[in-house]
Amino acid sequence: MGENMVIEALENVLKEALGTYTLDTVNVVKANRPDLCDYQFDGAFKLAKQYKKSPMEIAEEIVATLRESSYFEKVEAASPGFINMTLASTFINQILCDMREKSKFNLPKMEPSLTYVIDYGGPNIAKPLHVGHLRPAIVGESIKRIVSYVGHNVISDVHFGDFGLQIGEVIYGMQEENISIEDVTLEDLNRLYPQISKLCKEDEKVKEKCANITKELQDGSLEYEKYYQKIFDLSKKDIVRIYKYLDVDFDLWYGEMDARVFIPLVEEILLNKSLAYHSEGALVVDVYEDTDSKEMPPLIFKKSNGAYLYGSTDMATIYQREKDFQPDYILYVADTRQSLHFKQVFRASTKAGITDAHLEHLGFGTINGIDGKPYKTRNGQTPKLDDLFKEVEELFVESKETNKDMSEEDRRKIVGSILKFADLQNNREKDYIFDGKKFSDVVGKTGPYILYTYLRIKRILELEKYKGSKLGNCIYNAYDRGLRIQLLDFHKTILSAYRLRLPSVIATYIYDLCVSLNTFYQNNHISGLEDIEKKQNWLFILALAKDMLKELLYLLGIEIPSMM
RNA sequence: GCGCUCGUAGCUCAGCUGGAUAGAGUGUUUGGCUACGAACCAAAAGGUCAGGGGUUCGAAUCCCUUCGAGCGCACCA
Repeated sequence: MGENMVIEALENVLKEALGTYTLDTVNVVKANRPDLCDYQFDGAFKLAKQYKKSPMEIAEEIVATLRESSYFEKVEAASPGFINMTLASTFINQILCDMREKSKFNLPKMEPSLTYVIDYGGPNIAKPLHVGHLRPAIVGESIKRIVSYVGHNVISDVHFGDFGLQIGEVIYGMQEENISIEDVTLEDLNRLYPQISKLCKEDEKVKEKCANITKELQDGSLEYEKYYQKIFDLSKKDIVRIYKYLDVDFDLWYGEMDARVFIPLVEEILLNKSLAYHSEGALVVDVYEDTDSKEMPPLIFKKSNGAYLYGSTDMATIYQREKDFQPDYILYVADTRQSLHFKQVFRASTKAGITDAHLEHLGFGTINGIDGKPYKTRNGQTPKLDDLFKEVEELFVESKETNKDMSEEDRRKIVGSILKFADLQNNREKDYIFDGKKFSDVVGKTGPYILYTYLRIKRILELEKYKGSKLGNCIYNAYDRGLRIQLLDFHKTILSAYRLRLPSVIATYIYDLCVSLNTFYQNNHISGLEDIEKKQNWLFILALAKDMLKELLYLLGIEIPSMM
């Protein structure tokens, strides 16, 4: 069999079976009535219109041909025109064998291999990581792993927010309070930023001072550069530590400042191509297109005081990435609220011709409190990630007597699994309610459930000292069959998660797979089996499932503890 | 005002390009450990998919409309 995937194989055999009928796309899907069959094909409805026959009649004709295929145990036409396919055991087992033998479970290779730059929507160095940074880190890390897994070359960049007004505000605060560069601490930074930021909104003069400091820093003031460097070092150290806790890593730890030198180059291109012009004292780029149904404000490239902005560094960064990597895609994992900004930057960059990469903004929703408003603690602060980790860990330790004996490392991994699985099972683009309870659950659809399932399967294989075997042609009961059918969905899941850039697709699959595994586990007892062949076959399936689960967890960025 | 996103079980959410009887978790009620880990499994109950109209053989999904929520719209990021 030439196909890697079930769906592909079924679609090919269906294309054959269509005979004289033609259909632009032959689409086989997993049955939504598992009580009736494994896979279904609904093309007869479309053909009915085209050929002016009843769907049932057409379905019957196709089914007649399909019956010749060895893939099926049963194929039938069901009123009013569905084609229901039940796979033959030999076919299922053949695919499972291929999955076990080939690398990446025989996932089709993505051709050609492309270069992706992934930007996780970097943290602002003027403030500590808070719960708002959890999503881009978790989602970005997972997307990075998925894109890489299907065979692309991926470069990830943390892209610190270190260039804008926030730095000027912190420096202003340090000066006002006479805090020296030598003595400044992380706590000072964490306090100063919100404090001065608030002040700026109340007092125009303070805002102007901060803006001027920012401008001078951008222009290369050596004095402010020293401040900047200290602020950057302090923050980076802390940010790295927290990402490490989450097992989130980057190839590049660049910031906006690293793109600074390219801003004049981009500006020159914009001016040479007459794309930028002065408006109300600022240098702006029109990004309006005729097809726009709404007003599209221009991108502001340079402020009237001469300072540059988010959009300028973003364009400069695109320039830099083009120069360094010639990417085919640049993905930005950032809040959906920035969608207008990215649209402006993407259009301006394309017009300027500084890149020919596909630019995608992968938006994610806001984390809200139970009241539906952006999450805050009682005293009005956004909770820090450190505190969240600590809280979740305490709740986990309390949830079971023996948990306090676990190693620090295992506890960290489990806390990570709780946070990541809770986040990744949601659709990335939607806002979601941050409920403390949600992040303390260890039963039900949670990270610990997945890990528990994995560890229990692993334990059987260890106890049985399973070293590998051939897979026979039998499927022994419904629980067994359910599990095998579930395993077949691996490829479709990965490719769909990749195409949609949605880790939630994988999270859903992992959960379904674990449910199948637990059902199997609960109903089929292996250790006492006298039928050696049956035992070996089941161990084969469990070993395949275990390895697959491990790979899938990796794609979500979830680490596996030694025990729990 | 203009635009974007959304409204699915008491609560938190899945539901990919339209398909058959709407899916989980949690909560509620109940059954299962002298067998590989009960952080598990099994069962019951719970819905006018915000309301209305339309397209279609078929709509939670596509179109229109009303109501409701969130967000964004020139020198913050």
